[in-house]
Amino acid sequence: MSSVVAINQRARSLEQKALRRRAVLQVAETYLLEVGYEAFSMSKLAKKIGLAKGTLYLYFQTREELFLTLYDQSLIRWSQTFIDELSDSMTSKAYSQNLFSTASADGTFVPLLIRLEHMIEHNVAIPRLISSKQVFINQVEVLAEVTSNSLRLSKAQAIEVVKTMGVLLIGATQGDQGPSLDHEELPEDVQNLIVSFSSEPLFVKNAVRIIEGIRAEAGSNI
Amino acid sequence: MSSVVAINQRARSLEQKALRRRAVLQVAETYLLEVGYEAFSMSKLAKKIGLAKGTLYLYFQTREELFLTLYDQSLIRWSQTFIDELSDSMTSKAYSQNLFSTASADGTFVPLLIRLEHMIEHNVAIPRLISSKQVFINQVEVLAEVTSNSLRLSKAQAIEVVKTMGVLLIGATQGDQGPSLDHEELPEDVQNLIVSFSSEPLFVKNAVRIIEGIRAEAGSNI
DNA sequence: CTATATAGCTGACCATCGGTCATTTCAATC
DNA sequence: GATTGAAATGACCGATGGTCAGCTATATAG
Repeated sequence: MSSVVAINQRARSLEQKALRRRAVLQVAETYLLEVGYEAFSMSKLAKKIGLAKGTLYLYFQTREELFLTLYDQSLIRWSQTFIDELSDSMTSKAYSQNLFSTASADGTFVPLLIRLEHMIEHNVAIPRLISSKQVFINQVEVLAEVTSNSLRLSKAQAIEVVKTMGVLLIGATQGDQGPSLDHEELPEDVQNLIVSFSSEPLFVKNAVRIIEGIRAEAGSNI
Repeated sequence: MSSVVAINQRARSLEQKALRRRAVLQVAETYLLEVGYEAFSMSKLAKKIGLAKGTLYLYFQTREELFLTLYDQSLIRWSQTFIDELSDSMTSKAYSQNLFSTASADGTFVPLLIRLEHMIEHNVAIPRLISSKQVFINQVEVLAEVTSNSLRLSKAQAIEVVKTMGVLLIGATQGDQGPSLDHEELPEDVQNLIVSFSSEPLFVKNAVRIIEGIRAEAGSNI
């Protein structure tokens, strides 16, 4: 009656199946970290786990549903670590730096976030998509609560901040997603361009501008 | 000696080859508009043009290089229409609305922009990538010039504005890229979420905050 | 006007992908 | 031990992007 499922044993009970599903996700996340989104293949994932490809599709309807699940997990995980680092009455700069560094530190969160809408959400069944959105709504709520304390903003303002930070994070980290040009010989102007799109300062500077903008918009919220 | 290349004729001169390349791009852009990035197939594009697939690869090294070329074109095209709509001494809101509406109106620009770094730039030869970056640098320069007049900002501030608008555009339009849920039965909270991420106001509000933030940062630019 | 050489063009071919499903096999129950 | 139902399998399918030896149109030479 053990709940452990050895790799060659079948998962029969609901509990064992949940366990196997989690094991798949765990290997998938490691593998994703290794090779990145584009090179991620279901066949290779199956081999890595020691299951047949078809078996993966018993646990996830599509490749994208697997990614969506990893995204939901990573959102919750990042959200928690971010909150843990927050304190009451922070400057908007410290808040933003915190947000950026915790998000970057999670190797799964940002890469999946930036592919969410135009890749992952296509090819996922609508009910699954809805449940993911509800996870998101819930996290916004949780984050807004602490943000409100941390930045001394009204709840409505804090919600606005949280939603906008997501948008900015997607835009600002875009530059980190290009091919590595570290050891390439680049003309000086291109070098300078890359430096000027360095994601951390880009995010922080604009996050501060936005937060202070929201703060300045006093009572009326339009 | 006509420079027209009928579809069953061979392009021999440099001029004819350039013409054929342009013809391929033109059909590709229409096709991209029809089916979107993910469904775009090189085989089907070849059929649409009336060429063999292999021939496409004489004109573009990879699928992504074709997309990069379309992106460069669309950036220049959008940039021009945006500039044409600008006037001296605009409010930051009018400026932002203008930027958003012209960018959205170009069906190619935004979809390629948001896929630039994590899809298109991979699988393109480095020298081609560099030339694309230089097109970008050039457009930033041109845009900064008119932005400086239009928003009454210093040149350095205008450059900052232009670069940041790109980042914000990527983030704000993300929500338009999800699957169409128009005719789906969605719970109220999810409905509200989608409305609250409506891209136009999301962009304009934050663009204004950022522009005013930059304006307020007086002389010192850090 | 014909022969030759060049190079634009072709499409069968390749590896690989995500996804399916008839079949096999294991383990809980009788 | 026999039965049975569901978990697991992997050959198979229709695609994809990309290649390349061979074909053929055409500019030029004789």
